[in-house]
Amino acid sequence: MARPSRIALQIVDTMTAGARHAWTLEQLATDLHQRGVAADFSSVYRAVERLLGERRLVRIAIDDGAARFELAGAHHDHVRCVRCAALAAIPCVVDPAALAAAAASTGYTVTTHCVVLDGVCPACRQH
Amino acid sequence: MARPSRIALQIVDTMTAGARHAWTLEQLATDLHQRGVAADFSSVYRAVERLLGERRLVRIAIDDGAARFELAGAHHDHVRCVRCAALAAIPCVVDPAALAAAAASTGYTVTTHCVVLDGVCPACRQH
DNA sequence: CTCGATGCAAAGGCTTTGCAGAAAC
DNA sequence: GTTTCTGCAAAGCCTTTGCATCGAG
Repeated sequence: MARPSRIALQIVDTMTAGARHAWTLEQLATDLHQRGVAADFSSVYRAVERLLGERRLVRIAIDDGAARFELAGAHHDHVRCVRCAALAAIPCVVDPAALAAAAASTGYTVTTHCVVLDGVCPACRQH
Repeated sequence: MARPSRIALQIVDTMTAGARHAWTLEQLATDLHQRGVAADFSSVYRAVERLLGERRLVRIAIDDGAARFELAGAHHDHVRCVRCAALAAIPCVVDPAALAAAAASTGYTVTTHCVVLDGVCPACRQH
C-alpha cells in the first residue's frame, strides 16, 4: 500500500495554505521549493496523480496551457481575465434546476462540473 | 487583407453541417479529408486561428487532451462521460443572477463562459 | 529484505512556428 | 510583382513513462 509521501503531504499543505485557487504542476513544484522541499517535477506529477486517485484533489478544466488542480471539497467556479490570465474564484453559478433538466434530457448521471467565465479583470479594464 | 481561404471555408461548412458539437483540430482535418479537401494539419491550425480572430469560432475548455472548437453564436454547454469521453451538448445551465453577482463581487466584466459537466452517459451506466 | 517513493532522463502528444512554393490579386 | 495561403518539416511546451536508486517498514 501507499506509504506516506513527503511530497504529497507538502502539496496538500501548500494548497490548504491557500495562496492560490488553482495550481499548475509547475506552480506546485515552485511552491514546494520555496518551502525548502526538494521535489522533482515528475514526483510532483505522480503525487498529484495519486491525490487525484484518492479524490483529495480534482483537476479543473481551465484551458490556459497547463493542467490545473485544486483541493477537492472546496468546489467553486472561476473567472479568468482574457487579457492577463488572472484567475479568481467565485461561488458556483450553475442553476441546479437547469442542471437537472440537462441530466434528464441527455440521460447522463452528472456528478461534477467545471465552469470558467471569461472576462476582463478590474486592473486590465483601466488600460 | 485576408484572401478567401479554401480551408477556412471548408471548416465552417463542416462545422455548420453539424455532425458534432465540438471539434478538435484533428477531427477537422479528418472531416476535410473525407470531403475530399486536402488540408495539412498546420493549415487547419492556422485557419482555425484565423476564424477565432474573426470571432467566427470559439475555443472551448473541454480538458480532454486536445483543444476543441465550435461555431460562435451557437452557445451551449457540454456534458462529458468520464468513462468513454462521449460529449453531449446541453442548453446553458448558468444562472444569470449568480453570474451577475459573481461579476459584481470580483469586479470582472464577464463576456462568455464555458461549462463542462462530468458524469456517466447512459451507455456506460449499463456496464 | 521488500516494496513503494523519488530523481533523472527520455519519450510522447499536441501545438506552434519557419520557410519555400503555390495561388490570388 | 506583391501579398497571402499552404504544405512540409522542425521546434516547443507540457505531460507521461522507464529505470535505477533511496528509504521506510
